[in-house]
Amino acid sequence: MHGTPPFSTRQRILGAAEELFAERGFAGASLRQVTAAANVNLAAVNYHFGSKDNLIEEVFRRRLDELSRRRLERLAAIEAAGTPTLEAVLHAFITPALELSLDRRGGSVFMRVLARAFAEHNSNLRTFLSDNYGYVLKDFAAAFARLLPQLDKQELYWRLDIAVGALTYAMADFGMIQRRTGESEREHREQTARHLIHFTAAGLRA
Amino acid sequence: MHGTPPFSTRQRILGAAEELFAERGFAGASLRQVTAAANVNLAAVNYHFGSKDNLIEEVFRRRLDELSRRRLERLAAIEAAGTPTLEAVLHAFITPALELSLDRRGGSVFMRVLARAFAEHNSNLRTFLSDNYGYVLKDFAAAFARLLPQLDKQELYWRLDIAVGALTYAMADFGMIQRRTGESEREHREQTARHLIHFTAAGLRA
DNA sequence: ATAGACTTCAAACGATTGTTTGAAAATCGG
DNA sequence: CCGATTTTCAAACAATCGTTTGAAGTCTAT
Repeated sequence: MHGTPPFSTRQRILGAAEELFAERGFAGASLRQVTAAANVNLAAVNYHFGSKDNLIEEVFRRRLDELSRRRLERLAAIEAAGTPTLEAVLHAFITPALELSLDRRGGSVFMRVLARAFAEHNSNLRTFLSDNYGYVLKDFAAAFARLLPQLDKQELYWRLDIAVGALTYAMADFGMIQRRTGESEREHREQTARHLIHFTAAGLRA
Repeated sequence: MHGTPPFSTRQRILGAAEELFAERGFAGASLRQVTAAANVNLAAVNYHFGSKDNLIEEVFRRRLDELSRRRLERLAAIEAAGTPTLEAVLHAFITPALELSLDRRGGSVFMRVLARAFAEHNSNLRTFLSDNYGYVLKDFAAAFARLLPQLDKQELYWRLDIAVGALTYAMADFGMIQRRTGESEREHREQTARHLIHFTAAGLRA
């Protein structure tokens, strides 16, 4: 009667969890809500992921592996091309996130989930992210250091910290600015990226 | 035997709720954890506040009423003094939050709670904040508009949106920068404010 | 001192939480 | 086709959730 669903149980759980975590938070979204949205049995979460905490980590892993790869690819391309600018490096960092949020196969809300991870003071989650994806920020920090040699280490870290905040907040769509009527999702995201790069580059250079 | 506690049941609930909401989120902190930390009976929350949702709103109201008042006071003082600068207006916005987070009578974690409110896509909470405290942002936006006449409305709103993100993120201490050993909490907060003003002013002017 | 209002308390309410169980169903390799 | 493995399922687990109850305690004002 019914054909095989286009996505595996695992994938559907991850997709539903991502959306509900973005909307209601990690504690706010229950496994029953997740499995209902994914159209799978409640026990499937513990069968495939072991626990809710593991599911949360897997939601991050699924997106961040590729996101990190793409960011570093673009960064390497810029460095290889010769003359990197602040704007180009920021572009390398932001564009993969922008593409992810436009991906039709889901991912449009993942940046919101990521921003929630910052809001959670949860140290387990933070060390998980830092241990597994900290090297990306490290590489970008090195690139910025080369472009801003007049700043000492302390000063650079302060500015990067603030820049990450601005990027996180804006990419998660936490702000008050709404998509204008008649403006496509893509256009809106590109506007966000454009303003973000302009603002952040000025702040880093100041 | 025991003396009267220095704070009323109401105040102790608000204080404990503030800390636990900052640490675990609104859904993550239970009323049993809150009342245990406040050393009051479980039923006291519903007696004094009616419901958990009302408690959450009251946690905001307690701080935001005074925070908003102080921000607008400082803004008015700057405008009255004659020649406002971008840095001065940012200072007027940030300093009251800085003072709040240094207040010995609690409040040191309220900015984290406030940042959580942004992460919550919860529309009830957002309309509550917008309805009750939106006029503060409106007044500041007008001040910025006067200082940045070369920017059209669209462009200004984009930049203010990004600026609010940077401020929210940094004042909530979401970043990776930790207080240095030997540095007092006050010194750390003042450093944060100083870098924040410098960065944001440049981004707004860019 | 006593009536009346306000506050606190232990206990319980039904609902929901993450997780586990063991059997049914589906899938796969030979 | 069959035995073995993997996956799904309904049901139940103890624990915790926000909220309500009615009695006990505390306070104030006459």
